[in-house]
Amino acid sequence: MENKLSKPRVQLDRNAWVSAATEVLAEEGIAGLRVEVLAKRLKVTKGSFYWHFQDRRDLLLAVLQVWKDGRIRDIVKQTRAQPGRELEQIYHVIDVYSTSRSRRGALIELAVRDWARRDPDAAAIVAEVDDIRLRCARDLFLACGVPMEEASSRCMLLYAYVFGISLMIYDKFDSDVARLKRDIADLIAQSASMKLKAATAAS
Amino acid sequence: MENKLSKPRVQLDRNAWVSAATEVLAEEGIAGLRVEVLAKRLKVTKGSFYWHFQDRRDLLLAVLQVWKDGRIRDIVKQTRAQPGRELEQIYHVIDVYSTSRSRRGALIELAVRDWARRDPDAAAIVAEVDDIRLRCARDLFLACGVPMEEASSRCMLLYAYVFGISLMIYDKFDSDVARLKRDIADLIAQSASMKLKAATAAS
DNA sequence: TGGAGTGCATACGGTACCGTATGGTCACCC
DNA sequence: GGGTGACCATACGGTACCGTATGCACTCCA
Repeated sequence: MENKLSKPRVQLDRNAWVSAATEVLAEEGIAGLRVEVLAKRLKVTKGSFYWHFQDRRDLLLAVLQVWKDGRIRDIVKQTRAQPGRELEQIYHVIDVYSTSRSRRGALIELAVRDWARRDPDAAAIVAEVDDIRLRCARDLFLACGVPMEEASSRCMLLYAYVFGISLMIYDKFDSDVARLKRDIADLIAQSASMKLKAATAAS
Repeated sequence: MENKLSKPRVQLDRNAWVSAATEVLAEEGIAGLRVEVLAKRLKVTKGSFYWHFQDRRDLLLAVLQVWKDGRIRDIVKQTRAQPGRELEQIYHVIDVYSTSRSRRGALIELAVRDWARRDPDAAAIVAEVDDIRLRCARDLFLACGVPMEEASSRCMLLYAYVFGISLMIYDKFDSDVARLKRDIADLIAQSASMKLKAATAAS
């Protein structure tokens, strides 16, 4: 039984590496995620790293896996609405991604997607996450009474917007960013097919 | 003179280096844009590079400048509409960015924006380009009779969408991507404030 | 108490870069 | 035809990595 106790300790160490790696990924991007840099940050040498991981790629795949699992967990949590409150939930999803509150999450998101442009493994993970996200968000629109095709369009627009806005630098453009984002959320969420519901929820 | 055939001596200038650098930037990102890699691609050694440029950063700033100038030229060209055809022009702008036709331009766009996340000089260029783009696009909406604040929201949504969509991997989600993109363009472009115009232009 | 395994340090060879120093090779022009 | 400058090759020192080999301390248990 002692053997069983010492085993989760190894797992925790791997997790510590993956956590630190995710942090570096957010700050420096995939290209800045180097073994020796990471080791220095954790105040060990790479001798430790190569004990826990076969090579750099082993770590990268672990980072991808953890990211994927976390995203999927978040998606189901954020798109599970109480019946009748689906529209509120749509606004909540937009808000969670597009506000600066989750700056760190957005940075990781961008880093992973940049990574996916040149790595098939990362691309496969992103494809999986995107598919789940889109389907969950579409279900929310469908529950609001929006027709299938429009629901598809709106949820696609939703996610393209939240990712795209984090790529832009628009400080000089408009002084009232809060109003801007609120209005954009309305454009994405409010369909003619659910005008009544929208009117009540927006006030 | 006997050398003329065997040695088609082509001399490189700064522009040749900047063009090749932009190509590498699109393919490999800013981190993959190395001096020696570039030299190998141009079939010279870095001795040539350091004759034309002071250092790597000198090249990078030149790439940024050329990119900025090209973008601004494109913006004014794409947002200059004949009076009364502004709505068509809005659809054209959406189309130019979001279709796979200009895949190369989108890749450069993403690479520059990824670069801008960690480099203040790149960030300043992106901020400048974004500001011009947003103002030009907003003018199009204003010319369509859309009120100021709604015009701001819609043009911001427009660009966030076109950049964001190029980050996503959505093959599995919907079989009719063409219809999807058309519907999304309608969501972005069509305001209640210009329903009449929209109805005539959409058909 | 002495093996056995765990977790990390140290040292090493190899690669891919950066930037400099220096030399060579043309073209061109008095 | 010798000088001058543009353009590029070669060679070098230095840094930052990767992955491997090996040693060292520490724990756990027979």
